[in-house]
Amino acid sequence: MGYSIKTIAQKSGLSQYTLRYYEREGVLPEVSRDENGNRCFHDEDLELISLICCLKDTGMPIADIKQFISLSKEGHSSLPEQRRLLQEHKVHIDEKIKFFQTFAEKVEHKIAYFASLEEQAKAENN
Amino acid sequence: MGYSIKTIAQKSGLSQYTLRYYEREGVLPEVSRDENGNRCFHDEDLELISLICCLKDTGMPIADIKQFISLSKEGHSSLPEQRRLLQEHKVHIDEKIKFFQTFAEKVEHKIAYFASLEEQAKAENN
DNA sequence: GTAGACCTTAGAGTTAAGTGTAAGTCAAAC
DNA sequence: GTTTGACTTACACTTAACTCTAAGGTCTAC
Repeated sequence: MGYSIKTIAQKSGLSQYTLRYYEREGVLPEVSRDENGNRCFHDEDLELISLICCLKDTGMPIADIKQFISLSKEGHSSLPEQRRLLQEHKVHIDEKIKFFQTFAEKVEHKIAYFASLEEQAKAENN
Repeated sequence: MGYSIKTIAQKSGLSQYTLRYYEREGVLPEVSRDENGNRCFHDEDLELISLICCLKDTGMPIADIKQFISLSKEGHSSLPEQRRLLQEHKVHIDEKIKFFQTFAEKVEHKIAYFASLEEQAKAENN
C-alpha cells in the first residue's frame, strides 16, 4: 500500500513541505503515486530519506546530494562514482569531527577561564 | 598602531564584508577607529574574532553569538551567564561529535556495501 | 595635481534551504 | 449531499548569512 506523505514526515522528521521540495529539486527521486495522484512512499524511500538526512546533517549541500541521488538512477555502472562521492564526504566528516574536538577543548578552556575570573571577583568582594 | 580591516580579513579568514557585517550586527563589538575613521583592530579583537569563528563553525547561530558578545560588554557581573552559554554550547558540540561519529560509520557501511555490489557486478561479467 | 590603493557608509542583491498560501481534487464521515 | 481532512500543484515569501555596488573620503607615489 505504501505510506502517505504525512506518515513519512513523521517517520523522517522532515516536514511535508521539505519532502515535496526535495522531490521537486531532485534530492529525492520521483515518488510513486496512487490512483489519485497522491504520493505513495515505500520502505526503500524511507531508507533513502534516512541516507539523505545523514548526508545533509553532516554538512553535504543538497545540490551535492542531488548529484549523488541522480547517479543511483543510472544503475550499476555508476556505483564506483557513487562510492567515490561517499568516500570524499567521509573524509569531510572525519575532518569535521577533529575540528569539533579541537573546538570543544577551546570552549572548555574558555569555560575554565571564566570560572577562574569569577572566583577572583568573589575573593575581591570579601 | 593596530591592524587594518584587510590585514584582519587575511588573518581571520573572514572577508572584509563579513567583518563589517559582524560589527554592524553586533556580533563583533564596536571596533576602534583611527583619525580618518578607518577601523583599527587590535590583538584582543583578533582573539575575540577567533572565538567567534569557533562558535560559528561549531554551529552557533550568529544571533546567539551576538547575545554572548553583548554580555562581554557588561563586565564581570555577566561572567556566570557567559559561562552558562558556553557550557550549553559545549553540550551541543559534544552531541554533534557523537552524531557525526555515528554517521561516519553509516557512510562507511554504505561504502563497503557499494564495493561489494561492484565486486558482484564484476564477477557476473566474467 | 592626479592616479591608485586603501578605507568609509547605506542600501540593494544573492544564495541555500526551506516555508507558506491559494486554488483545487478526492474520499470518507455525518 | 455536504462538510471535513488529506492530499495536489504553482508560486510567492522568508530567513540567515553574507556579498556586492555606488558614491565618496584620505593618503602615497609619481
